[in-house]
Amino acid sequence: MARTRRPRKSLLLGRAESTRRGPSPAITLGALNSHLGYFVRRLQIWVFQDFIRTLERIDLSPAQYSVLVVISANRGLSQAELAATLGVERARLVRLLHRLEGRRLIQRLRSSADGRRHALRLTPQGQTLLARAKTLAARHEARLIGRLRPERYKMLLDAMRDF
Amino acid sequence: MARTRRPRKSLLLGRAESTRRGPSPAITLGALNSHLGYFVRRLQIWVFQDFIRTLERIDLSPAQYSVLVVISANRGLSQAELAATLGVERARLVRLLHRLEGRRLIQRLRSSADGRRHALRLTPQGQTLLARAKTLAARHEARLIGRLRPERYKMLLDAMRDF
DNA sequence: TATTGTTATACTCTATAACTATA
DNA sequence: TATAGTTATAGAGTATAACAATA
Repeated sequence: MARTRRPRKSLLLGRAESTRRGPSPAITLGALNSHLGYFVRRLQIWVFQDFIRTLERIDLSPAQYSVLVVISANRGLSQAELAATLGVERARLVRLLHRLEGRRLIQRLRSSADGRRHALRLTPQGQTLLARAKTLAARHEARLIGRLRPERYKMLLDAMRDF
Repeated sequence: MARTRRPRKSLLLGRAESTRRGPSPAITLGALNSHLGYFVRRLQIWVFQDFIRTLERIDLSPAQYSVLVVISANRGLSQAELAATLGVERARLVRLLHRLEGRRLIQRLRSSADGRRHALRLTPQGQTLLARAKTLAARHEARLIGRLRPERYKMLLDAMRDF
């Protein structure tokens, strides 16, 4: 089992110059330096790389983690609600949930009130794995705080959260 | 021509609750709320959506824009250097550059000093299109400043840039 | 008719391996 | 042998359309 998942390495918009080795010709990012999106993307890739590696040992992707978290916090919600909350296509959720169900982490129960809906919930194994994932995720978050410096971390979190 | 490119809509980690319509069952994001990565991703998607729409009218993706920008700022650089700077695989650059070359926006010149390398540069058409793209990009950036509020925009940019 | 879950298709992006031609 | 550019493949993510069952 334990599907081989590999961390993402690339940035759509560009990468930190520090990655270039040696003195070399010193390539510049040009106009990319005046795009907030470039830096947001860079930070996002960096954070996700660490998060992917963090959850790798329990064979969970960030997407799977977020699915478990939202199901756990909203026991019995439907696939359409989950899709809307996570911003993924209903169609994509199908395979995602299928795999989690195959690993006995979640259950899909036909709703008695509305025969079209599946009520989603974690199995006991799912709850156990999510608890483990949250412990790992907390360590990841602590790592971020250390690397970004606590003041900057807090500033970024406050600014983005309240946006 | 004008390939149909569609804006990305989904968020790996989740979406703003505000997206949910009506009072409804009020689904919560649970533990996602304590992850900086979740908010960074959310902001990144939001910024990129606007950027993608911005460049759509000149049939340019963010990746293509960043390629043109870096070539423009580093005339004559090699594909390997470009790949390292942008953090994309050398392999992926091939097709990307092939398309830009097909549209006569860039040129690949065999290096006389080292027969293995291709020296990259913009064609006059490429320079013209990039100039147009930069104008559009500046409007996009102005939109971000307005939506995020100038103080927050500056704070975020400073914090991420100097990280 | 509209919605839920599902299947299918097409395209993008990522990771990797292997090939060629040069060095 | 190492590097630059290339080709090919496999997997994940995204956008879309269409279908059956249910409302």
